[in-house]
Amino acid sequence: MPVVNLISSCETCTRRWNNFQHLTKEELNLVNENRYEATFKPGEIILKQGSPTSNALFIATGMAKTYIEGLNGKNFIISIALPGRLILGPGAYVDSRHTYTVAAITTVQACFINFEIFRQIVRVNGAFAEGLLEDISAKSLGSLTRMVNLSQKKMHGRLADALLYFSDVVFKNDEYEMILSRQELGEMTNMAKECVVRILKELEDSGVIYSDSSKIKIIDRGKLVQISVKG
Amino acid sequence: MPVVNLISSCETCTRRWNNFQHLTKEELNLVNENRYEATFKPGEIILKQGSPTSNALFIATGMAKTYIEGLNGKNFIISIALPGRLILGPGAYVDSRHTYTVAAITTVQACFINFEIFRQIVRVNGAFAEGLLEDISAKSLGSLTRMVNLSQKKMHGRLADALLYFSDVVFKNDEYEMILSRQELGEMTNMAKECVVRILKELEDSGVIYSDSSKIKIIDRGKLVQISVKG
DNA sequence: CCTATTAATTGATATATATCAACGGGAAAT
DNA sequence: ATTTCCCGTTGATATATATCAATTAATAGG
Repeated sequence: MPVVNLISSCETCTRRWNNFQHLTKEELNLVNENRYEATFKPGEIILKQGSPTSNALFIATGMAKTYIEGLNGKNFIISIALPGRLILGPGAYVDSRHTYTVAAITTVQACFINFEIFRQIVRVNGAFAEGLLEDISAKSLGSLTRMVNLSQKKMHGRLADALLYFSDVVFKNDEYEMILSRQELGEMTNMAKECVVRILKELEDSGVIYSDSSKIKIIDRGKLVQISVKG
Repeated sequence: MPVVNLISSCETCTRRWNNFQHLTKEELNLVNENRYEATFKPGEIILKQGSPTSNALFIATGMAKTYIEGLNGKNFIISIALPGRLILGPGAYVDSRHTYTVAAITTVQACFINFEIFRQIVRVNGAFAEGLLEDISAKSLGSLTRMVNLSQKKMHGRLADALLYFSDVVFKNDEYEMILSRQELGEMTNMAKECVVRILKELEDSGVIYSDSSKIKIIDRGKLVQISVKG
């Protein structure tokens, strides 16, 4: 069976990375000729931590989780990978290895772009390089902020941060389907799954959110933000 | 009193950033003409978190600590700033603000380089841009690794990590002066200062290190690494 | 050199958080 | 329809770690 590309070309792609706007027509063509698509079912691994960074990844449709496989088989969820965002760990420019694993949560249409081509364009196109620097810097800043938050906030604050992340970044809505299990929510906030359950319940009992197993609704955003900020 | 530059020029500077090797003679001259030096006494702030990133910083001699001023006045020490390394937080390419504060620990001879000039050279010199990408990526990878370690290791492992950092990165020696106070060591490992004291003592009692207030000597490196890895 | 502060240390206690064990429900497989 | 298994949930308990209070050691200013 031939591989069918669902996206006809980068030029017309509506979900392409913003930074591609800095490419010349020739460069964009080069990218387009060195990409391939693949579809992943929920749970399937798209990129594996430690494997060579042969490609940069973009998601055309669907959602994935990115996570570091840490000590004693414990995972640490970094982020939810979304359409339009570059998914490329810092290892690409350090040890040429993927820094984290990316696994599909929903069905995912993925677009892989040859990293050597990508890197070559970075070398010759200053504006594109600067866009990449901005992207990597934003992620790095996010890691630092997150590290401080994880260290200095107590469980309530950390969980509030996660709930706000889903609302503000992932779904851009105060009401959403919680696509992570309680276990995974714990892997994101450094909490045991039982604690996630208990604190979600507390937040519901105090009228801050509505929560059933799969749905979250932020009822009192002000209070949730306050819990997030106060730690 | 005229400002006296202790370093006559970037071209002959023995402690300059490796990545400057990718600059042309003209670019290096441009950098040299847009830098200035200053001397800081122990405790003085060299760069303040939140202030505009008008300059990239290098340290010619001495050591500084870089830290984020977090919640409730609690600091989080990111790293020890050393000669020859670029000191530029990710905020430079995100919100044009310094991400962390840098404060002198010893007397520090600092070299500031105009960030706009720096940025302009990044745009036109691909090899230099790639060097910067590698530098920022290495720091980002370090943050991610550290975040996982802080989250998943217990106090013994975290403190072992810090002791090995000083030995492997800062002093490149198994014996060194501990330039941070117990309080600061806690700000680096996310521990209360009392716990730092207790665990240092435990490590000494079990023959892993020698420690007096100001000196640390790693006696059984194998065991210390094991404590670090086991968490 | 002496005094005022700050840092290090110690023991006792409080708190946050993880772990354990048990149970119920729903989804998927047979 | 029935079984299996994983997830969510709950309560009880264990553990790691922070905080508090008090004392001693070290350091800097006068």
